[in-house]
Amino acid sequence: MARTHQLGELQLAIMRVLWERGEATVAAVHEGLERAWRRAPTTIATMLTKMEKKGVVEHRVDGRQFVYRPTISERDVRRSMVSDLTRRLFEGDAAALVSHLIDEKRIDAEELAALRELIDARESEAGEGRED
Amino acid sequence: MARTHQLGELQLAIMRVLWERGEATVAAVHEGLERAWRRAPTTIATMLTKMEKKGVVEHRVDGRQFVYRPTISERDVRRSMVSDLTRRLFEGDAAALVSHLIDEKRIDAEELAALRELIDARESEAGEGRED
DNA sequence: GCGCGACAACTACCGCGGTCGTACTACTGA
DNA sequence: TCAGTAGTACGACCGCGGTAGTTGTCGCGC
Repeated sequence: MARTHQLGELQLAIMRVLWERGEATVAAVHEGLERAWRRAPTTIATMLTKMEKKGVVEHRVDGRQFVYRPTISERDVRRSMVSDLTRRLFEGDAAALVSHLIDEKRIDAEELAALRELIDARESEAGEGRED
Repeated sequence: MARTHQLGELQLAIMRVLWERGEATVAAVHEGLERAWRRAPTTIATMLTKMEKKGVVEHRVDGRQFVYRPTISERDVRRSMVSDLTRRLFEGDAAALVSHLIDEKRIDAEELAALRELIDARESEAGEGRED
């Protein structure tokens, strides 16, 4: 299995349905997609096949239907894709990415405060039990 | 001109050379790429042609050579690509992306401190001259 | 004046995300 | 039994990033 999971937009939309529901048939995925993402049902089926070959979903058979479920978590995908972007745009420097976000004012005052608390928490925690 | 600029890895490598030098011939770009990115010179030429069609570079003619220069800044690209990723993975919530990064421990203690200063600076600045 | 080298242009491919139409198949209800 | 239907399998195609070989052309040095 590939260590890194880069997914396209439709693939992500499909994964979101799967993460939400745990598992779903092709029809259920199709139904579960927001209107904006509705495609021909065969498109969804094709994507799921491709995604299974890629290893990000798997299926079991239930009567005549395939029931798909994700093999990777949303967190896995975020990790992969964020770290890929960080590598590509910031030479792997995650702090530079954060600094970019703050500079770009994509984060409002309230969120800033919440983030500082997150930093505080992380810092104090770093003082004691170091793992990993 | 497209509002958003998604670039592939080779394209980014080429842009980096261009940003560094201001402008460069195909040969110079090829020469300027790190060993890991060295491809056939025609590959670079092809990419530059495609990139020009896309509007991220333009060229002038100098004798028999084309001299390319970027039409967008590294910051533009970062903005586009980061906000695209934020939209795709975090429903556009930039703070959620930062929180993800902190959670994933991709940021060490020293960087954390630096970030808190950035937050402080941004917060105090937000108090007065609000623009945008 | 002519050939050669430097360049750009053009053409061709591969893989992959995305998008479907069509073919096939197996169940099901009349 | 047989047609209709529900559902997957398969193949086609587009656009784009990436990769490069081949062709055409222009100018320079001999």
